[in-house]
Amino acid sequence: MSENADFVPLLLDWFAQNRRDLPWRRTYDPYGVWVSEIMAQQTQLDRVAVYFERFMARFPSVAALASADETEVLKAWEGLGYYSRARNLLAAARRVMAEHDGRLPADFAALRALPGVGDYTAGAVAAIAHGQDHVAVDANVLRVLARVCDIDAPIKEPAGKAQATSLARELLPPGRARDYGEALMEFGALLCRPRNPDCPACPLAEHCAARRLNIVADRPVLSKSKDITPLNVATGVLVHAGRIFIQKRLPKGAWANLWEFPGGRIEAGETPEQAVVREFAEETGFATRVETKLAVIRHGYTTYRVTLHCCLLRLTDVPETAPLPEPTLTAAQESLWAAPDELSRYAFPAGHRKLIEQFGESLRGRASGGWGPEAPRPPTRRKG
DNA sequence: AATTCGTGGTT
DNA sequence: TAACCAAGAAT
Repeated sequence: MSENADFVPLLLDWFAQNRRDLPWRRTYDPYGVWVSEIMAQQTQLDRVAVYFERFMARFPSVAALASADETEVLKAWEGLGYYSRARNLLAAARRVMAEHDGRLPADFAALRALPGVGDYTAGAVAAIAHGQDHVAVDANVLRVLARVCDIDAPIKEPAGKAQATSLARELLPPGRARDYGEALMEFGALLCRPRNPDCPACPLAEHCAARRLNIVADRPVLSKSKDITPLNVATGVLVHAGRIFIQKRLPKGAWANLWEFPGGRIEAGETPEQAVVREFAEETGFATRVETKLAVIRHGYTTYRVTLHCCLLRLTDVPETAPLPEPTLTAAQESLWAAPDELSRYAFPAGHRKLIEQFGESLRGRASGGWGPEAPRPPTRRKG
């Protein structure tokens, strides 16, 4: 362990030279640090910055956030993923108003008790916002310590995490928790990267056990990866009397409380057109037919790789002048018929948002009744 | 302990 | 391109 004893000053020097200029590093006000840490979970910082600035402009304080509608908070989160983070952040803000007089607590245990705040985030806020001697062990820290200190347990499993966390605490220079925590993470993100770490430029090279043993490629030890299931899904954009049918998803599960176009899995032996008509009937009670196929959108998420077949639907045997019908919802908590321009107000999953962006013009045209059978085609973009 | 929960960038 | 992965938390 002695070879690790004094790499921390070198790490702090490196950070002083390579620290990125990020918006929440301007004042380190606790609310901003908290928001940034929630946004940063499982998300790369460069992608967070834009969302952060927009979020802070709209919800500049705990009080402003606490008094907001969830719909608006989810809209601000649209595209970031893991939407329970946004719902928990709002719930936590309301609890801070009720229980902490509107000021984010500084105490680790009080932070840790807020919804959406785990060990990492509580430590990060305590250290980065308040300068308390706590560690924030994220995936960067796990990787850096696995290499520098040669941790041979699978680093994402409890034993590996425990070793890394213990080391991180031992190495923490008292009074410098903010710089130390940010430095470990920044170092992992910029230099000691997962794939191609820049060992030749590494200021810790002489202290790195993995490098000395020539096993950098074997650290950290990874767990078995899980296979990704391909999934075919059909979704329908139902247009009637100038409006588009959307529904608000249930309050639990994937994309909770976000809006969507109804649809679902394409079963074996089904065409996308058959599936979307069936799903629409199951979820809304509406009898529909496919007018055109709008797009095939591919998007992946952690355990699935989805191919989304998007169809434009019309009500069957209902004249365009008939009033907007009421659905019988089975897979949603609420629904509405939106004017095309209103779709931008609601938070949609990324795949559905892509659909709206690609076909917004076409949908506007169709909704206003001005389109014949040959609607404008999207630019077909095929590689190779 | 193992799953679930998104999305986009990188290699 | 397919696989991997990111300033994790909740269940």
